[in-house]
Amino acid sequence: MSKIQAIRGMNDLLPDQSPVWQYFERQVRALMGRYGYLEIRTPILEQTALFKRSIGEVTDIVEKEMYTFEDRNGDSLTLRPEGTAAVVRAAMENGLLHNQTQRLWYTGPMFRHERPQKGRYRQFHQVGVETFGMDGPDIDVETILLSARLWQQLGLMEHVTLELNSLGSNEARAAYREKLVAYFEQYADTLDEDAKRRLHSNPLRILDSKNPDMADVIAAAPQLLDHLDNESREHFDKLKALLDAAGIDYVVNPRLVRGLDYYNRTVFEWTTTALGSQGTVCAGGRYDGLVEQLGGKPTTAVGFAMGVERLVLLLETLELVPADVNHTLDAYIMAFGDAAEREALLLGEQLRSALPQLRLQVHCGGGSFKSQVKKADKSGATLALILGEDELTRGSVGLKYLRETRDQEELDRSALIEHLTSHLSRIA
RNA sequence: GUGGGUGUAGCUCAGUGGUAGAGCCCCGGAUUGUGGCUCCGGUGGUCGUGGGUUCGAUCCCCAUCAUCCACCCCA
Repeated sequence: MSKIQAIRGMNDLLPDQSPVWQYFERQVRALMGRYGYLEIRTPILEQTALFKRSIGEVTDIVEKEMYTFEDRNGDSLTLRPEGTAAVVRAAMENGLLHNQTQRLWYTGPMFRHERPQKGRYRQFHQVGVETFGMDGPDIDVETILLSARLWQQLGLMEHVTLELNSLGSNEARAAYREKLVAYFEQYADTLDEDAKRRLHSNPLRILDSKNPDMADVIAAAPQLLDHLDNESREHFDKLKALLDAAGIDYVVNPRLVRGLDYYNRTVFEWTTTALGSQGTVCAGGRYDGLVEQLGGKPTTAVGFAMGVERLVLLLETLELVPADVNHTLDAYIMAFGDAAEREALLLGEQLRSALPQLRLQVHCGGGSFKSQVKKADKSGATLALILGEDELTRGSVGLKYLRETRDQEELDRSALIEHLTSHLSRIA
């Protein structure tokens, strides 16, 4: 019989990894609270049409990366490949966008059928922020400041770079697009296969090409930033001025284009050179047309998403994970013999009731005294509580200090809680 | 989707055309109820899977799956 294994590109988060993730998630949660952003949770499955309409029919994500299938009713469903579309759908559907502004955040798994590699998986996790109803550059800057504060908290600030661009209005971009296509058509013979394919589907992406043979043609191509409409130009200038005032360094990258169709005006990416080819760690921008495109009233919006796997990987690569994220134990109860094992379980419950902050594990499964001491040591506990036949008859508990040179003690059970309380405050 | 690398013990990896080893981990002992260090012993493998070549394949060939890296794309 063949082994059943996990789906390709979908990973188990194992116990030795979960403390880092929890550390990251704690930081994110606290951060969102400090900026007054509220969490929203949406289903992992949506109607396929939602993503086709929002992300764009001719994007790679929709064309070849979605997990789409029919349910038992014959409806076409899709595992969400990103978070924004679902948040917009949920916000519209529940009236969150009616004459009000929103600052929302979310986290959860996303699904894209790509070839897995470092920092890229078929099930991956994002933390994202979406804001609605605010059209000035101030909210663009706020989301950037929020992400920057996260990097600061995590110690990543000096390892990431903010890249910035403006896509202008849809009209200005359409005009520019025509100009660009016309330009590239002049050099059709120098375009590679990818570029030819994109020439009419997504010509802006050609600017992103790493093909050195096209470098000259691309460098001389008309620039999007030279074709912005006046309002977008002004928006972008104010945005940069605000970032300057806030002391946030950035690089204007005129070739920065998002892979999703719904963006306009501001787009940005936080990138790192420490992760190989998956250098984008957080990306987003403004998407003023999306709500309307999905059937809502015109509502401006700006948001971003970050890749949790990539950030965790970055923290580990740069050795920025605090040593104390591994949640260990304060105490470990050893028990020797049937009667003591029974007592140990009960004592454990008693102590947890009396001392909610106590992290305590009761040994289960028997074993020699020696092996239990070994387990106590490995558990990371600072204190071993010993319940053997001797202690049982005397109504006492043995105390063995595992992390300090201090003689073993025997304590009356009635004095245990008080002793543990002082032990905890001493260790902390 | 394309290209390349790698699949041998729970983990990290040696190895040979005659069906396998180390270190770590785990278990036991030296130390009748006392961990970390040391020493001794032990458990554990359909050598990814399927086919082919061969007297014989873990090793050679093909396929397949998985994994890693890069392209592409993206968070």
